[in-house]
Amino acid sequence: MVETTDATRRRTRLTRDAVLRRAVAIADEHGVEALTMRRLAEELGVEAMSLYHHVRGKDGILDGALELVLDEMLDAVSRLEPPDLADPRDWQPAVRARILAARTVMLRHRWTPQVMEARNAMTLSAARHVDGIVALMRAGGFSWDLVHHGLHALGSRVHGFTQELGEPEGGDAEAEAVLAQIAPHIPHLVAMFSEVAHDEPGSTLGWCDDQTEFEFGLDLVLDGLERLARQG
Amino acid sequence: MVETTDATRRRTRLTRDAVLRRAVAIADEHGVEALTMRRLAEELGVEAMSLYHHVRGKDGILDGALELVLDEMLDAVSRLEPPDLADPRDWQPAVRARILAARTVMLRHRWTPQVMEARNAMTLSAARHVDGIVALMRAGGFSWDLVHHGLHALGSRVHGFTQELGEPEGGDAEAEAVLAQIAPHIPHLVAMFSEVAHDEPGSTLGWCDDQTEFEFGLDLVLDGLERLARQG
DNA sequence: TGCTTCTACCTTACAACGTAAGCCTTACGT
DNA sequence: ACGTAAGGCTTACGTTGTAAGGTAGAAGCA
Repeated sequence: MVETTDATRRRTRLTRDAVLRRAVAIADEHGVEALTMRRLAEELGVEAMSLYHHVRGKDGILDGALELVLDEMLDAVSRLEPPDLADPRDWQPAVRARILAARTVMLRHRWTPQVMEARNAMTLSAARHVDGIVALMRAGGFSWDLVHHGLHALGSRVHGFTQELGEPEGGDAEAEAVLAQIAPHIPHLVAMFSEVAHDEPGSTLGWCDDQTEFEFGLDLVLDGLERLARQG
Repeated sequence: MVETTDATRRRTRLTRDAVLRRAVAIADEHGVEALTMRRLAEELGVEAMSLYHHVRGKDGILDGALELVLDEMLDAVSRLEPPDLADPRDWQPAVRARILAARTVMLRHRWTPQVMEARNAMTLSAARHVDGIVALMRAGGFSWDLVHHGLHALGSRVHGFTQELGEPEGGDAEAEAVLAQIAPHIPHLVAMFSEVAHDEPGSTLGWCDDQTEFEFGLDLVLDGLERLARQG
């Protein structure tokens, strides 16, 4: 019993940052519902209650994990080369680039929309990200009022996502049966499906390209704002 | 002990519909996190496990409650007087009216966004609602492709909501302290706040009118779609 | 009629969750 | 050297969803 030192000092000390990083990793890989105190502790080689020395509780972990993602977003956005803004219209591609950069981060952490809705966190990084967009809008000649409305119009798009319609997703057999059941009641949707589908190579259903659709909606909003900014 | 008949037959038989209605009521009044099997059962004067004879489980209750709300939405939309659509541009006010009608329903059940995101349900009523919007877009001269992109651009707005930014909400003292902390890092946002705020009568923070902002964003998207439809 | 089967309730029990309370060891300041 | 605090562990509790099985009465059938 002399080697206690070696046996007890089993790993490096736990830190708030390590806890949150692991939390993000778990949510990324197994979904946010798999993120439990016990599992998180276990993956860190520790008991659940030990986490409470570094974090306010489950809510604190959710907030902290979200904060990490938002930091990552701000970081990705900050790496973009600064726009020159010679023309007032240059605000638009600049904002577009920032939002798409934020989106690439969000795509690595698909649980963020869900969590952001449940707890509405106000983070420094998130605020700074929005602040940068506000600055660009101002440089584009927006009135403060238009900036304000514009932010609301963008909504969650500033963070790289939009509430997706629950369109049929995977080739679930049961879901397809349900669709067949209700198809008679939604003739226009069915027409759209059959019309747009056969342009694509793939299957009947998984034909919505998220990125394309996101950019389409984003540009629609940005174009509308640009028009309003120009006409005063 | 002869009056067993009267004492045992304590209420009308339980039904799936009654269960779901009560579920909606609880979520409306106390938030979706207060909706537990035991509480729901208790309010129905019954034991928790009895609910399983009428409903697939907690998930089934969530889905069912959501379905009830979506039915209500379709109902509200259907009550609108049908548009005449003399001019192709008439699609726009018609779609606008439908979406705002859906929104009034959603405002009575504020938990729906959260639940719709967690479980992405595909409901007949939801599909029919969207189907009606598709029909109007077609009447407005939309190509199928534009209809499709347009639906994605509208996103959750078709159901009367948008992912809200976590802007500072109630006059929470702690939140205000946090804001003061980070204010130096977000000069443009602070400027916007101070600029737009003093037009309003109320406090410094609660100055975003949800309905106004929702309609602004909605019209931005609709105007953009209208322009695209006209130019082919 | 009597027997069976089904339905809609109840009872009990369990595993998993977040977390309150408290103990034990280690490290460090004085 | 000793107090003290940090950071780990153990135990335990209340709440959650739900699996398993019991039971009384209605319904079907002989």
